[in-house]
Amino acid sequence: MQMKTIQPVTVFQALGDETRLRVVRLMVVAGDESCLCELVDSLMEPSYKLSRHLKVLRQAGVLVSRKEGRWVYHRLVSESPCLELLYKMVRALPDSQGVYGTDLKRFRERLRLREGGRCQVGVQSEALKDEVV
Amino acid sequence: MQMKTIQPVTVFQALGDETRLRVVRLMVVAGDESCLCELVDSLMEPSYKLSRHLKVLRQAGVLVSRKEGRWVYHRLVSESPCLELLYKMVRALPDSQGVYGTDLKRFRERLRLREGGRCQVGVQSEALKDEVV
DNA sequence: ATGATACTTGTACTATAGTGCAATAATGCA
DNA sequence: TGCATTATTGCACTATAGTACAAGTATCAT
Repeated sequence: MQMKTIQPVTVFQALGDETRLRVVRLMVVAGDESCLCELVDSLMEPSYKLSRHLKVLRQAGVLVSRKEGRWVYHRLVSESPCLELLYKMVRALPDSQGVYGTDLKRFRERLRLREGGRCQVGVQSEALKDEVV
Repeated sequence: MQMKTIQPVTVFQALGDETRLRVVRLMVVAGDESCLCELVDSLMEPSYKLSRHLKVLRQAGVLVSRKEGRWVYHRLVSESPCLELLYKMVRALPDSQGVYGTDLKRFRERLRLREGGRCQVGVQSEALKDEVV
């Protein structure tokens, strides 16, 4: 599932979306892996949307995903000098609207719900729970 | 014409195109400014196409343009720590297809046509000259 | 087995980006 | 002034990306 060589254009395209950049920034700064529901609660975006964006990041080789039970944990790929430089740049990006800061704050709070370092719950934000009525 | 704050997403979008990345890579590695016709001869792409791509890079705040007679010289913006990190990453990108290398080679040859450090001629590649018949 | 939970994806829709041709500035030279 | 040269842009066309809803898959608990 790993890419042989990174495709520079694809990587930049992957970062060229507000939602995806929020994900990458969050993971760069937090330095932790995350499952989908934690990202949903951190970014306050619907799961189907984030799931698609995570797929784009994965296909670009920026992210790898690991399934553990019902949860899928995502983390940044850190085996490439180029990507490391990219993350360094992402970490240095200004947070003019405070969005990245808010995402991080919510993420850190959400991490407190883990038990034994593992996520045990689903989406907490009422408005974003899949209303399977 | 300078941007107050850089818009991260816009910058990544600007780099997320093959042609524009070739331009940026060329300028990062060559470390020189360039006019449109020099870029046309280096990348072997039509001038109207490159002109549009240069505009995108300019609007993203990655590039500034300076008019001098009939020529317009373009150079990378280097007043931002973020952009410097980005250039460092671009410089480290693999050149798997050898495209960047070929662009650079042609660019260096093209620079020899300058006199007094200034471009004095237009597009040299016959196939790309605007056929104003 | 049944149902709940965590996540993914088929489909349809809309908006935007990239391209090529042709026309249009803008500048300098004879 | 007229014309060649350097560069930009209006327009039409096509392809692709992002979104939302709803349906689907995979896993676990009871």
